[in-house]
Amino acid sequence: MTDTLVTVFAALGDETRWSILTALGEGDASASALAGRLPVSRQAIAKHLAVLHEVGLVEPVRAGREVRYRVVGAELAAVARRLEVVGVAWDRRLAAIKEIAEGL
Amino acid sequence: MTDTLVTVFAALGDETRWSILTALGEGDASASALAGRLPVSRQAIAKHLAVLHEVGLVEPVRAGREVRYRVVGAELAAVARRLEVVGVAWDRRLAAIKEIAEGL
DNA sequence: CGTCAATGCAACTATGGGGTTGCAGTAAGC
DNA sequence: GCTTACTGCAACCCCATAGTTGCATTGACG
Repeated sequence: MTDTLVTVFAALGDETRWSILTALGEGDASASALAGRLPVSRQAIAKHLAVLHEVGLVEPVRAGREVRYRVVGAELAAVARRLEVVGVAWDRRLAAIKEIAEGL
Repeated sequence: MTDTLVTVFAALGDETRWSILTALGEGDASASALAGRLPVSRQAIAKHLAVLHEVGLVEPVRAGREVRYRVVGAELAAVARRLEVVGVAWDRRLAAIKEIAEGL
């Protein structure tokens, strides 16, 4: 269960990839276009896009000779939901311990 | 805004750290105790705990001569909420584009 | 006080991955 | 058809970091 989750987090744990994601958040773009406004080479961006695509955070769309990428917000929301479940479970355990400690 | 978020994801993007977090999810434990049931050395776990502590996912509690760690579910939930906001925003943009494309 | 078990600190290794450059392939447009 | 611009692949560099071992330190407890 958590194996895909970890890879998604690993994908999100990089500044450059967040730059790419937020840039795509303002509109679809190709690797070359992104290379124009980010301080890294096109190939570096292409690698990042491949990583993001593998975890489902981004989707390639062929448009003629260029490949535009679209950000997939639904995937982020899904991850968020799974995260919240885990976090709440941990806090519930803490709350339970607290009650026991207070002799309730 | 996203700078802390990225570091949290970087912290979560590691299998061993997830093992530690899930182990702590079942009950507080010290670095030595965790080293007992995980296939890595105590020092490696200590480093991971330091990382997790820096991003607020875990909290040290001195208990005599040992230091037990408690997982902080609230932090995870907070991250989840921030994530969901971003994801929903991206999807709203997509929905808006779709409406425009459909000439609505 | 002496022993034992736990933590903390430091040096070291090595693998992964972010970044680069270079070149080949491929599709638009004149 | 030729040129141009974008993508794809491959080899390479380098730094961050996950992991190790070794030793010093500190607090419990008989």
